[in-house]
Amino acid sequence: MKTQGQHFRIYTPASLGAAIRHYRQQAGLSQADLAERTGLNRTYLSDLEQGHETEQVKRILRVLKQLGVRMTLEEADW
Amino acid sequence: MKTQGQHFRIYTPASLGAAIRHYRQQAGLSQADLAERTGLNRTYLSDLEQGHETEQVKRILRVLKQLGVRMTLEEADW
DNA sequence: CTAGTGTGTCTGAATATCAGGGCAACGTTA
DNA sequence: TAACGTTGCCCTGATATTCAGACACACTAG
Repeated sequence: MKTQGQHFRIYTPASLGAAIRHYRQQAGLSQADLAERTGLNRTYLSDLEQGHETEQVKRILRVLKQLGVRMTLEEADW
Repeated sequence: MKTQGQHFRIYTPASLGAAIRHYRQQAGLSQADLAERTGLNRTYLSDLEQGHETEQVKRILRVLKQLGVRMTLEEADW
């Protein structure tokens, strides 16, 4: 029944964070909920959603950009 | 003139690495070339392509999986 | 054979990151 | 008002990661 969810193009840590926040809220989860489900720290998720500039993400995105590749996030509906 | 390149679904650090390697080779670049262009260390790229299990990438993929979101890489042809 | 290229891997030092605990601010609800 | 849920943010110690530089191996070209 294809809700045909939107998709996000990821260019920066900030857009990655915004997308994650979107999907988390869409799932009706709090940061604490998601932290528990993933075994991660809530502070980490907070930072992640805010696009807290992490070197690793920036590095990977830099590589992809250099290669002319774009990253996309979309609902999986496996 | 759509070369209609293939796309990659990223589930693990290994699949991310494989995709990056694919695009790098397609671009006709050596690891050293890409390292120079991105300002990164060649060793890092080597590890990245091999899917060297990095906690950070795994964490992010874990979050996305938990949210039912999939990551895709594809040629940008901006 | 020799030189050059591409890649994997090792080391140690320098950085970056994460978890855990806590607190403040805000909005909502009773 | 008080209680609660949610989120941003700070701190600290423990970990994970990245870098530089070097070396070995495989492969190819000359």
